[in-house]
Amino acid sequence: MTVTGYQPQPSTYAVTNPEVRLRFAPSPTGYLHVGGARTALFNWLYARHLGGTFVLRIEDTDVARSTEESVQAILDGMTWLGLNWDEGPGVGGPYGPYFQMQRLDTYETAAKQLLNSGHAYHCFCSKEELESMREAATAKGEAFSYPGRCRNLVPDIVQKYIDEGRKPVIRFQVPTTGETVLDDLVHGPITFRNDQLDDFVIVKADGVPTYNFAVVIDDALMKISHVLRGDDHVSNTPKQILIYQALGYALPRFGHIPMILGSDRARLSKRHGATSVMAYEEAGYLSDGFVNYLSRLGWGHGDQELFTRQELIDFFDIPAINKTAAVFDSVKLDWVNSQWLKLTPAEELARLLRPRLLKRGWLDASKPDGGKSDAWLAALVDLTKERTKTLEEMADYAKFFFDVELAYDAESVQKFLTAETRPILEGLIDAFSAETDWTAARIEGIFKDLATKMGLKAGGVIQPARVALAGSKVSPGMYETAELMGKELVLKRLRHALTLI
RNA sequence: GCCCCCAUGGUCUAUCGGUUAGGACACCACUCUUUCAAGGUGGUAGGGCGGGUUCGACUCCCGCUGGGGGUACCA
Repeated sequence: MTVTGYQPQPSTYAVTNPEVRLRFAPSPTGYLHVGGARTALFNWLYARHLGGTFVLRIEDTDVARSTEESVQAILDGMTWLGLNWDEGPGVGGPYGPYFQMQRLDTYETAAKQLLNSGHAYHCFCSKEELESMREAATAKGEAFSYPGRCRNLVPDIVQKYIDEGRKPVIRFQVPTTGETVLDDLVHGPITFRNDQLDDFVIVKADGVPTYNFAVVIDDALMKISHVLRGDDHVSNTPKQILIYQALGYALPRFGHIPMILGSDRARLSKRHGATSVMAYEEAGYLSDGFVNYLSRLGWGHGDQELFTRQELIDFFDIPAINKTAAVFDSVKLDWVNSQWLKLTPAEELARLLRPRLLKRGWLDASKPDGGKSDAWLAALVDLTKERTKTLEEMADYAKFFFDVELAYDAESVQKFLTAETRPILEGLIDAFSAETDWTAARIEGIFKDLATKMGLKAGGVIQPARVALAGSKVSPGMYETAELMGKELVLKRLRHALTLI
């Protein structure tokens, strides 16, 4: 599997601590999801915090489910999040290749070593046999574990079976006594009895290594110093430690971070809404905002809620990682994102908003700038960013600033576009038509003069105008709104409003 | 079933034996106001239960309960 479309972004983070190496090792069986993104983020943050190296490795040993599109989707997600990698797809590195399916010879060598040292053995039990044994055990209410039937096959028999064309798996021979201790960075020591562990498969019948095997070989050979991964891997870790020991590899430090749950406290899944990171990009969340929110799931720094990337890097530390699973709260995400909408320069937001407006057909596609300058868009952003939570909301909200057909809110029309307000709209049309200095200040003057003349409060004039211009009772400040809409569109809308009365 | 992890308001969290248990989101009220927001002020709401240890437990220990994870030739 290779990547074609990815343009690597050079890391701007200097490696000052070469001993520190962290990695994110997703399996390309789907898009980058929220949980994976948080794991990637924590690894990235810790690597950057320590001045270490961040490695991206693709674990594509599930041949049936892995796809190139998924690889690309993961790289896209990582790139959007700004989690650049120092080694991995597109950038290479001294310990490559970084796709497991390109490292099969490495695993084969390690498997042979284990076979020779008596730590592993060939197993000829078929999947079907195992399955029926498992079912029988379950039916009797007993726990199934591999009985070790092939453990003591003599070499001659093994050779005979292989010569017959039977395809064995290779199992790791787990010690039947003693215990294996995982000294976890976030949980502290966790002890597992070895006799609770099955003789698990390390190489499948097709010669492809299983996760528990490949991950150890790669982490060891890639000199990974810290393995930060989800809590769901805790029970895999003793198996992996046993492999490290059998191969004589030094152990990395393990840290298991809490899982992210849905609102019902079940593992986050599709039915909880979007789980793909890129779906959040599409929905108009800011990379900074999303990363900020993700960082606070299972980690905290005092009372602080908002963090820049640099602050995250500076403050991130293992002791501050929580042990408890966190519920993904899209409402809080919205708040964090709305804060980032305010923190992000308008020019930057304008750049991100432009394609969304273009997609809606609200920009003039025949003109290179869509008929709206960057400055105009930045001004639009300034008027809307405190009223919306995402870029998509902002784009939708801004519709009436464009010369497109509006869906007028019936209730607003009924209340504010009436025979009584007709003179107001007409007065506005007259005054605006004569106005050559189209500024918010002048527009305010016109509104105030008209209100005085008609014996109304400013609001009495503004609300009908708002409905006429925006199509509803809701808009940013009337004067700034009218200014940004431009005289031509304002007059057009006012005249159209007269027809709605 | 067995193994493992976890336990502060609805949610994210602070606290690392002595606090009126702090902050944030959400919610409610008030305020500001040309609408809507944003902002400001105030408020509702929390240590699962039972035992210990201690002068003193949210904090340490044990049990229970509850939640989560694992138990694949998936990762």
